[in-house]
Amino acid sequence: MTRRRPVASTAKTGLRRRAASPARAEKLNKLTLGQLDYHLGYVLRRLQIWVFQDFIQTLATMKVRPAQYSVLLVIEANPGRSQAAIGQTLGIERARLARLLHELERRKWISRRASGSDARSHCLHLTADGEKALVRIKSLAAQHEARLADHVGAKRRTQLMELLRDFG
Amino acid sequence: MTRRRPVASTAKTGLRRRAASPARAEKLNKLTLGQLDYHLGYVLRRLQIWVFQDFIQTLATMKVRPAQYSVLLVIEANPGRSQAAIGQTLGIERARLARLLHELERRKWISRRASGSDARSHCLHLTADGEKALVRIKSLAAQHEARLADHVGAKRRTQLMELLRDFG
DNA sequence: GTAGATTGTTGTCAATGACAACATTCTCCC
DNA sequence: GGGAGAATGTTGTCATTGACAACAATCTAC
Repeated sequence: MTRRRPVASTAKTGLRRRAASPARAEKLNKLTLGQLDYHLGYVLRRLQIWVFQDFIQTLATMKVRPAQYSVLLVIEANPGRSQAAIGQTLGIERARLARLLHELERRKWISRRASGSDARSHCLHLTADGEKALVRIKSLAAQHEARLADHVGAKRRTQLMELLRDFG
Repeated sequence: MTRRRPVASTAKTGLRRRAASPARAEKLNKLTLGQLDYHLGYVLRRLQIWVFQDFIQTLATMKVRPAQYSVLLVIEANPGRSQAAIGQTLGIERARLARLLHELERRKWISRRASGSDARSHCLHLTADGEKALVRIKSLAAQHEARLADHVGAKRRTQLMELLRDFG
């Protein structure tokens, strides 16, 4: 459907919106959020989007996504565990984790050894390459975390961590 | 690629994992998050996922998604504004907002009137149906918010709101 | 030893975010 | 008055993500 709309009489009124120079427009168009900023979920999500975007951008050189990073850290902290255990810990669904690990294996950052105790499951480990890569990745992640602290304020960041860490 | 893996000697060791009764398994498989819970982004995201899932489930009867809800609230609080203004306020991209509004219009919850001052843009308003629906929607959203307060604790919820509201 | 659960894999679908292209219209500047 | 360039809304496409179903292999429980 193409746009067909009556021609507006442009000289109708003097209340025309102001000139839209690129910087000016942003300010003039700011609207009220209404009841939205009484919803914790909304403000939570806005910050979370900021965090993810900065994280993705910061780790773009290593081409590591947040989910991949979390998996690498959990494997490092719990070597030899199964996909089911990792997925359960991180809340990542089986199917998605299988594909995610396939990619990490393709990059030779992790290995899947056969488990001696359960022939269905794989034991996950970081490879030497994976450990080396993770050093650089952690360094970038630290840069991101510093930028985040700068964005929200160091004190506020600490308070948020304390409030959020231990109730899941 | 199908699975082909060496047959495991099942009697190899006594260290076999315990029986996996559905409740038991969840506890036994809990792993360490490693350095992950020093990342604000991670704990933030976990809570945000909880919030969204509860929201979506609570508003399933009205078939309203979080983004749709936010748009309805902002239109209510700022009637007659353009799509560009709404999108800018909520951080929703032009293309996505156009399709989202198309759906809300199909349900007769919003109307797009031609703007007298700018023939390119539409003035967005809630319809009578939209306002009626929004009453029910807000009631469900309040239920969700109460459940959220119960989940994180009323005091913690307040503290989080204060920390998150005013720095974007 | 069999019934039912678990593990990992693949396929598919819907929602989302991002980007490009486009017609229409506006603003700016000469 | 008349472009040049920007803004608005629309559509198309692509990649990512989450969710679910089906499947073979294997394990647990009885």
